Amino acid sequence: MKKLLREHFEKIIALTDSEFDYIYDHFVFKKIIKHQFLIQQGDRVHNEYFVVKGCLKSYMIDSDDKAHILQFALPDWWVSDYQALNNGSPSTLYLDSVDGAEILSITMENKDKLCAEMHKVEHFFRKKTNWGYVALQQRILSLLNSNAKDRYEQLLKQYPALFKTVPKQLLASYLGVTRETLSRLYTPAK
Amino acid sequence: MKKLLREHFEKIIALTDSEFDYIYDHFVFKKIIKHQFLIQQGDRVHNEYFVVKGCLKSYMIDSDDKAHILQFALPDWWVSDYQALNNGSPSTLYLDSVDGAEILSITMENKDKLCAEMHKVEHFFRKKTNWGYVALQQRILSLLNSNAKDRYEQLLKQYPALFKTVPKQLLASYLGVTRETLSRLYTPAK
DNA sequence: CGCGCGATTGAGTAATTTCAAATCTAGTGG
DNA sequence: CCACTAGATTTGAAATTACTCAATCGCGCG
Repeated sequence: MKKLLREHFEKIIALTDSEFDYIYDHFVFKKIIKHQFLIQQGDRVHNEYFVVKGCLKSYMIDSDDKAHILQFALPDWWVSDYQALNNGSPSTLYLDSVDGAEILSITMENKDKLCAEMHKVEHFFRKKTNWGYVALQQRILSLLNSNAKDRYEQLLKQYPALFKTVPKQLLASYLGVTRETLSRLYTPAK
Repeated sequence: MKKLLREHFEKIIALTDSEFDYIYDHFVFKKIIKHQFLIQQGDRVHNEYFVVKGCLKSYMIDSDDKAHILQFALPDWWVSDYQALNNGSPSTLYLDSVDGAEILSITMENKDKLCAEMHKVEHFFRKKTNWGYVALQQRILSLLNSNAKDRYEQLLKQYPALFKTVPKQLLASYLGVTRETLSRLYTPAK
């Protein structure tokens, strides 16, 4: 998993062995099993997670006990409750794995420390967040513009890996429709 | 407007007069009138915009000629087509003002240059984008979780300034409903 | 074999959209 | 000061879409 993280950084910045080792020492490796929470609503959040293997999901539970999935995180993706992380407020989200996962965890303090010590690490995270920002904008546009069927097709085209791992009812919750509606989409049969 | 920009930076990083002057020299001031485009679909995008006065809107036009508003930008906000800006692809968005505006414009090259030259400027933009990322996540959750009425109330509570400036049909387009539906929301009268 | 989970189907209900028309409002020129 | 206009908002009624709730189906695993 060290290799995966290094390649991830080196897509944006170049690192010597010792630089990367230094960075890597700020992470903690962790395996989690299905249904094990990394974050629960109400928690204080101190960590950000880099997915090495498996698939995580972050979601909220609304007042009707329905889940709404904010994000799936496949290998190579970062995930946390950034709202809670940034301003120290209690989390409004849950974060767990779809089916077991391996992750590298870094505390906010360590991330800020690395960014302060190494300009290029700060550059890396700026670029990274920038891309994440664009991805979220795309998702908002697809929620505003497309119907559920188109959103579903876009999603599968963009992340075919999700199709293999993730039950359709979770995809429905990500797309903003009920599982029944999603089920009816691809059997128009009229 | 120099003051506004400086205060904006100094919420996150401290700057000497000469440092700020240097930064400021990389911006270009511009007034735009109603219906004047900063970006049109198909354009190559080279600039990011900081709003000094007025209100901008970025939006897409779908295949049925309906507009979907991605973002309103009030004073103190940054806006562009970040997707087009980041990967040099033609813009899919339009960016113009709701009713005339004053802006400070910076090219991507100059922004990257400032970030490379001054670590703290890079830090500033990392933090800034981070908050933007959180705001977008909140918007996605409200699209998934809340009905149009609640979204409308949240929006007005969070940005009362929009209520004054922006026609309701644009707010409807931002919220993801038709103007008729929005109109009916606050006259339940049943 | 039977359990449990996910997926599907059906029927009735609720919410939103569409299209058309009416109303309101602010600004303009006479 | 008034009439006129363009843009924005509201209203009505029908059509569409998605939701809810309940029941059924399918399949892998112990």
